[in-house]
Amino acid sequence: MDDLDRQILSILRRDARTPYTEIADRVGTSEGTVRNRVDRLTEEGIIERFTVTTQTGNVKAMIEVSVDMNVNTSAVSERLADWEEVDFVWQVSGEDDIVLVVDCVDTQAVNGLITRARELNEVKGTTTRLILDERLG
Amino acid sequence: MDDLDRQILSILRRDARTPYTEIADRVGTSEGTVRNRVDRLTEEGIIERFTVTTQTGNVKAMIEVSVDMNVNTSAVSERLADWEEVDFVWQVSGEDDIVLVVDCVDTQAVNGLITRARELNEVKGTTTRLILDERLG
DNA sequence: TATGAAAGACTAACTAA
DNA sequence: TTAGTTAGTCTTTCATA
Repeated sequence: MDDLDRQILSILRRDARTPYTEIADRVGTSEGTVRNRVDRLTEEGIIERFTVTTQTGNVKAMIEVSVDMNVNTSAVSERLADWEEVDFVWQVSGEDDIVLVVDCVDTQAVNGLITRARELNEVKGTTTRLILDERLG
Repeated sequence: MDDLDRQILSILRRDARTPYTEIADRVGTSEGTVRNRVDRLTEEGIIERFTVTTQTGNVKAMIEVSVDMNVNTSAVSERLADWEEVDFVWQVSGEDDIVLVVDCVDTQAVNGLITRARELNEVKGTTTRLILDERLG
């Protein structure tokens, strides 16, 4: 991870469709170098995924899920990540154990997810915050 | 936004580099239709951005920032979004007003961000949670 | 929806450090 | 041995009908 990698990543974060040739021009190297480095960054897992950020619905929310002690948090996370409408599942330090970031068509759909989460045996409770505005870094 | 749109988005979310021809095959339509729809979704703002998710450092964290009443939260958010290492800035409902999602090389760098946030006049306080594990939906 | 032209990405052979 | 370059080829995208 050197400065060239960081420059490439910063361009890809803004627009992952930027052609290698254009990235190469902007950072002052060749197309092949950019490609090799993107490949390497992907293999190393520094680039996790090429994706799209969406606003499919009108409501995004953070759902904080607290789980019982002695529960396999990773297993629960994995199941939650499979749910439609879930963008991220984070295991976090602090009071609650899991944070879901979701993107739903409406508040009712958010509510559906919360209900589903609460129905899991491992889940003690949830706290939800609506994301009123999002800015990408 | 119909079911075909949703299928296309779900493929792009997993891998935004999937060729239109392959998407077309998988959803049972033509390349041109996929292209037109992706264009439309992008114009409508449903696709916000083609991007990469990264793990540039070892530490991701959620920094919850509470701001003073009577503060222009949007203006603060905008400034925070410009900081290096910041992936998302959310204005949220609930107790704290802004949530930063950051990706840093180490805990010290996280700490640097927290310090910087606390130095802003508008900021009353912060709470930080380390993201110990992330799964993409 | 089909087709050809243009743009972009990939392969592989080569060079330099 | 590793990183970078380049030319040629193949794939994808895009515009047009």
